[in-house]
Amino acid sequence: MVVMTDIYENVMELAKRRGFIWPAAECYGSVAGFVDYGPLGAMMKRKIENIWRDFYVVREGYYEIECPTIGIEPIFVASGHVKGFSDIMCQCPHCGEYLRADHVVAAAGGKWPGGGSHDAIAEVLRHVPCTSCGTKLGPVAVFDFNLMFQTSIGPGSQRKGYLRPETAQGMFTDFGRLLRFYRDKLPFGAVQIGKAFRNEISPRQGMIRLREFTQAEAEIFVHPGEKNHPSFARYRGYRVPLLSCLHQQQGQEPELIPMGDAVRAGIIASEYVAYYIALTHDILVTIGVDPAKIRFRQHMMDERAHYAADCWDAEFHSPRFGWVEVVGIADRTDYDLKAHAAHSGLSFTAYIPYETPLVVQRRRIIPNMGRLGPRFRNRAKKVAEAIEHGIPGDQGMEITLENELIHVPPELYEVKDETVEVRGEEVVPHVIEPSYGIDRMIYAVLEHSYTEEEVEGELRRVLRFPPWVAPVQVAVFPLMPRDGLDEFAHTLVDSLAAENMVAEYDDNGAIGRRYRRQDEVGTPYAITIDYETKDDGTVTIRERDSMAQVRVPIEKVPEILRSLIRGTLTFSQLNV
RNA sequence: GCGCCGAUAGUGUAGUGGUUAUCACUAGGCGUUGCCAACGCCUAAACCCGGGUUCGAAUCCCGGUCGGCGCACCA
Repeated sequence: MVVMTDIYENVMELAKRRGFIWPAAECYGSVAGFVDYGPLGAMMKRKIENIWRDFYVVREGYYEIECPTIGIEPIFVASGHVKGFSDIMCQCPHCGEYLRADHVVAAAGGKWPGGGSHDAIAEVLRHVPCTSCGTKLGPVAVFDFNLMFQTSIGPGSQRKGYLRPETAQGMFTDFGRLLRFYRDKLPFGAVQIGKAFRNEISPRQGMIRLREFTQAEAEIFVHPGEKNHPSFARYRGYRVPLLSCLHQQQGQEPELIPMGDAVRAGIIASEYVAYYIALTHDILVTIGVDPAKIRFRQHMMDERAHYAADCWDAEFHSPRFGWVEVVGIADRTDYDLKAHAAHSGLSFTAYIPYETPLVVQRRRIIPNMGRLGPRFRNRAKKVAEAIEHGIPGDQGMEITLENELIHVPPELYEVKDETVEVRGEEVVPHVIEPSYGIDRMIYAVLEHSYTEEEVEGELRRVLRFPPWVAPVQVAVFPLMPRDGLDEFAHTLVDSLAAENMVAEYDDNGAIGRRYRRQDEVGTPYAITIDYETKDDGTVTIRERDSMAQVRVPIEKVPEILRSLIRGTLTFSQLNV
């Protein structure tokens, strides 16, 4: 094994050179936080997204929706992003450093005028020192910095819009429609894969922190009292490296725990959260993230959003960046739906019928408006409301209205005792949210797939992608570009393409060089047409990882490759 | 965003205030080659952008952009 000096640089150099990832708009000098996916990168991204769809849409049955990337202001006022995503900042007039105003005040031991005006904040700031250069700030400009990109909709800036900072809000705002689509039954889920945007102050670390990135998010709406997943059995015994709050407090290493045990021991809050932790692990391993470099870290209470009942991050390990978050799995409770209900004035509830209707004795007090009106005039309505909630006695009832005690005689209302059947209740569902950063997943796969080894004194670089992730599935080489071998090769490429496989023809240079070119972009199999093909119609299939070869009849190649790429056949099985 | 450092073919690099900017790999073409970056010949390909100093700037200076590191930021 060759020593890899800096895997990040080697991987990114390869990714750039071979058409996976490019800096965006390079001819104009690029902008930090934006990348282009080149031909192979875009292909690979689609494959990873489709694997994600296989898990969430095909298997879980959570349909995919697609909402605009521009959202109007009320959405993000309700979601809290307009407030919570913005920081009040100031710039030190002495050293030019941009500072978070609240941090500066806190560092000086001052009192933060939370909710105060910018002027009030500036007044506090002028007496405290800069956290960067230590000079007393003096008069300083205070401004909001919002991580959301802002735009205006229509001419004349009539309506403020934001580029969505997450795809999740679409599933929340569509809740009512989705509920009807799923025929008013909990649980149900909806997913979305799409772009999200955050105007990071200083994005670095290549693909790890982007200003425009792709998210895959699922929102699963469940009954607040029923957080057992109907298919939990699938993952009950599935073991995942968990780093709980307790593990972190005690400085322990992650521990492989079966999901069933983790829920029973209370490490994970519910079966739902555990189920998606396991499913996430399943997805990450399927796309080619090294299972030895994955862990699930529970958010500590102080880093958790106040409404989150539980929250776990899937992290992968990179020698360059350490542990990097790729997926967040949270029980967001009813926070989002309640917020949208409050701001929109609509109801975000599901009606849950009881198995057996409840028979309830109910006493209703009906004010007699015909008598209340003339007696209380403009206060009649308020008196009526108070009566409805009052306690009637033999001599009428006492109510308090604007600090005034009022006696209401019994003839002003009627008391009705009735028996009612309550058939169900309106509940605000809780939301289980697994949220994936597709770009980070792609980086993890690139880095974990990348290997360098020495073969006969030469450096061999291989991207050991799983066959179902590789952008090119198979390469076809005529041993010599003549004698009809090239004809055989072209025909084979066509029949592979007819089977929906991306097959690349190459007759340029020595055969070994061609194998190496494909190794470098992770093509799992290569077919070579040689002179034996002309005699007996067989070709060789060469496996990327072992470099071993097996001879098979040419007409069986498409079928064999299909099985190899699906994973229903292994290369070693071909030997027998 | 601040500070320090850097930027030369697709990649990795050498080098200089003054002729045609070095080398290797890669890539393309031709020949050769009967399965793992072989060989020969040929070809293509670069001084990050803008301004300044200068007779002359890719080289020196200033600003910007991008990248690295440290700080700050990172729902």
